[in-house]
Amino acid sequence: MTHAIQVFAEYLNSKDLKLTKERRAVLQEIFLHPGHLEAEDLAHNLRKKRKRASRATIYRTLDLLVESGIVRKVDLGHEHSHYELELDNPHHEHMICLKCGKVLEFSDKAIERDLNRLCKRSGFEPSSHRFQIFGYCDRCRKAREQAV
Amino acid sequence: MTHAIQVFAEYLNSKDLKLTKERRAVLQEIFLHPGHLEAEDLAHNLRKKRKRASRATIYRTLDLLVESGIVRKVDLGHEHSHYELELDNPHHEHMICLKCGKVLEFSDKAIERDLNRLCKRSGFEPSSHRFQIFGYCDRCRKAREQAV
DNA sequence: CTCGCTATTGAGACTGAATCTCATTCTCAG
DNA sequence: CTGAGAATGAGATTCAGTCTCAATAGCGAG
Repeated sequence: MTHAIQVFAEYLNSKDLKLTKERRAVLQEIFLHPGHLEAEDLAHNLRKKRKRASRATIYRTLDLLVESGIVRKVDLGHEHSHYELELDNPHHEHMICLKCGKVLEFSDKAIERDLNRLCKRSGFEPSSHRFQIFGYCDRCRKAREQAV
Repeated sequence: MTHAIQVFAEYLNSKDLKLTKERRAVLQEIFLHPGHLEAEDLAHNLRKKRKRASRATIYRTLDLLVESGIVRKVDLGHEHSHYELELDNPHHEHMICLKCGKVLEFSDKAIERDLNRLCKRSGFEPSSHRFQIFGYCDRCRKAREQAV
């Protein structure tokens, strides 16, 4: 957390931007709820603590956090974006449970190798990728099997 | 095309729905522009031919086409959905050029195997997945390299 | 401390994709 | 031909996200 604030402060400074109380509050809130959170939740949580920040500010701050490499924007197949910490959290893919919404993270060297091989074959220069698997987590799968 | 209309008619029939001229026009238009099209383009193309269909009808028809397995809804990283033919077009992944928007399709047995192995390991039962690689296609990559 | 410059904020308007409402129109089996 | 249910289109609505702009805050210079 302290590290993140430092990184953020440095990034802002390098752009002649300021670490305001709103920006600090957003970052703090992200650390309090690790996992995959959405902008609207952030707004709601901050409001509960009397640390209001307008939607505009929250989205603007999230953009800054993404630019500074502290937070990653992820697509979990919903209509809106989710955000997860990027610091000390290497790139990975997601398995998303269609029943309970649980998100499992995974990463795999073999897949990365395949990806590079395929790109090379097509002369495509990859710069980012995302991979999502939708299905049923262990718990929900068992519940379904019992129901049958 | 004839095959697709037949499949669609059968699907509609099984649900006590009708193959109207609007629905037929949408399907026809999809065949005229193979590739990855968006709802708004469809509307625009139909309008040019005096075969107007309201947005509501287009979206409703696309849903029906997806349900009947004729069309597939795909995510190419834009804010809106794209659609591609599913008949005679097996599942595949997409490489999307960030410069020109070109979409390359690929599929790979090895990735599918890895996917299943990873799911098994987590007790996750996969039902669908998607994999997108963003980067630069051959042509745009070369243009970039020259520019440097 | 004051001035002045730039960055910041929040309220609310706006956008774009997609969905919904509902009155009107169409379809087709009987 | 008729009526019930399906289909349609115009426009309202939703929802995430962005933009505008007037008011405010922060800060260095004098």
